[in-house]
Amino acid sequence: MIDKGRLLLVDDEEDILEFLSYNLIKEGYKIKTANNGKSALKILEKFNPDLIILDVMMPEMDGIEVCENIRENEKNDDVLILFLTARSEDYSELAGFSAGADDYITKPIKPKLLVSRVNAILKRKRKTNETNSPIHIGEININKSKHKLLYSGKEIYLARKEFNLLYLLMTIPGKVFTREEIITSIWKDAIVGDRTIDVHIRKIREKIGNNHIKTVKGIGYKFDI
Amino acid sequence: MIDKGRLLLVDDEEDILEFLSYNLIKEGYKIKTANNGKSALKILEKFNPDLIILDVMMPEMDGIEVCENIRENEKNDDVLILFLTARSEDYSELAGFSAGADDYITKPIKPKLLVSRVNAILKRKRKTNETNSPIHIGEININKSKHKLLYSGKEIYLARKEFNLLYLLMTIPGKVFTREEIITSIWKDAIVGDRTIDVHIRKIREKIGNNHIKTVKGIGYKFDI
DNA sequence: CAAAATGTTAAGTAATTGTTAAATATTTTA
DNA sequence: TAAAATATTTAACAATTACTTAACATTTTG
Repeated sequence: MIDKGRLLLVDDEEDILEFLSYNLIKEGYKIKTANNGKSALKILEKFNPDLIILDVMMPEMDGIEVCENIRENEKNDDVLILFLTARSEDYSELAGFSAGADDYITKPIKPKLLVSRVNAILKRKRKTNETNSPIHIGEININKSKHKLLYSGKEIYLARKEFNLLYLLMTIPGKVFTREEIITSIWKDAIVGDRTIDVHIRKIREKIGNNHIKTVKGIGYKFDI
Repeated sequence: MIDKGRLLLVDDEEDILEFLSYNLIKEGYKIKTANNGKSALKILEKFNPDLIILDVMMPEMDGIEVCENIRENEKNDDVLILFLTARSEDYSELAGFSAGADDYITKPIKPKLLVSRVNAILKRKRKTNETNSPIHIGEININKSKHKLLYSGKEIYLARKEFNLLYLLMTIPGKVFTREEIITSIWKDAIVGDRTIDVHIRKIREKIGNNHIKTVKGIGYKFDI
C-alpha cells in the first residue's frame, strides 16, 4: 500500500488510541502512538509526522500545552495538529487554535468523519507544499527550498523575512496581498508594528528595483511582471 | 434534470402563476407558488429560494410591502427579488428599488424575456457569490483580487473606493444600485455627504468614459454594456 | 418654470505609505 | 559563550495619495 502519510496519535486512553489506529491504518497511514505529552514530544523528534492528533484532555501535560511546546520550535512549523475535544465548543473560541492547532474533531469520534477530516487536511498540506516549488517569472528565479534568488542570472541575497515576503507575492503574480494576508502568512500570529511590512518591502525594492512590487494603496502589495 | 435553482412565485392571479411556472419549470427550476404576501412569507421560511418573483399589484399586502418584509430579516439578505409591474407603473419601479428589489419585468410577460432574465440574474448571483471573480463585460475587464482594470486592453488605475464602486456596479450589469445600497456596500456604516458618491462616479467616468455608468435619477446608478 | 437631483470643481482634510536611523533580536563566529 | 555580524522591528517624520466637502452649475422632471 502507498504511503499516504505519517500520523502521530496522542491520547492517554488506550482504547481511543486503538480506535484511531484501526481506522487510520485501514486508510493507509503510517501510525505511531504516544500516551502522554512527554513521550509525544520525544517521538516527534525522530518520527517526523505529517499530522499529529492530540487529545486536549490528558493528565500532567494537556493537549494545549503539548501543542504550544511543539510550535515553539520553528522546525515543527509545518506539522499539522488536529485536536480531539470533548464537546463542540464554538469554533473560534477554541483554545487550541491560539496554541497553534490546524483543526479539531469532537468526541464521540465518528470513523467516517475522522478519516475524511484527516484526508482533507493532508491533501491541503500537500497542495501547500507543492506551492513551495521554484518560481520563475521573467528575469526572476526564486527557489524557496534553496533560499536562492536569481535576478537576470545574478544571485541576490535576501534575508529570511524579505525572502519569504517576495516569495509570497510571487506565488500569485498580480494578486494583491492585503497587509493582513501578509502578516498572517509571514508573521503568523506575532504582533508587529504598522511600518514593518513597508520596511521589508523597501529592502526588497532596494535589491530588485522598483519595477515589480507595486503598492495598492489601502489594500496591500502585489508582484507584477 | 439538474437543479438550476429555486424560485418562489407570488401573484394573486392563478393564471399568471401557471404561466410563470410552466415556463420556468421547463427551464429546470424548482418552483413554489403563493397567491398572497402572507403565504409567500411563510413559504419563504422553509423553501429558501434563490429568487422571488413578486407581483407589485396584489390585494391586501402589495409587492412592495412583501418585499420590505422580506428585507427586514437579515437572513434573506441574499435572496433576489424580481418585480412584476404593469408597463406604465413608473412609481412602483421607484418604490420597488427602495424596498430592496433587484430587477423588474413589465407585463405583459414575454416567455423568452422572462426566462432569459431569470437565467441571467441567477447566473450573476452565483458568480458573485463564488468569490471576487473577475468580470469581463464588453471591452472592460475588472479583476478585484488583482485590483486591475483593463479598458480595451489598457490598464487603468482606479483608487480603492472608485474601484470598489465600479466593481459593485459591474457585478450585476443593468441592475440599478440605489444610493443606499452603494453606501452600505462600500462605506459600510460610515456617514458621508450627499455628493460623495457623485464625485466618485465622476472620477470613474473621467477614466472610462461616460458610456457605461448611467444615472437613474431618483434611484441610483447602473452599469450598462 | 420651479423643485429636486445630479454634475463639477477645487480645496481642505484624512489616511496611507515611504524613508531613515537607531534600538532590539537573533545568529554566527571565534 | 562572548563578541561580532546580521536581521528585524520600531519610531519619528516626510511625502504621497485618497477621500470628502462645499459651493455653485447644470440637468431632469412634472
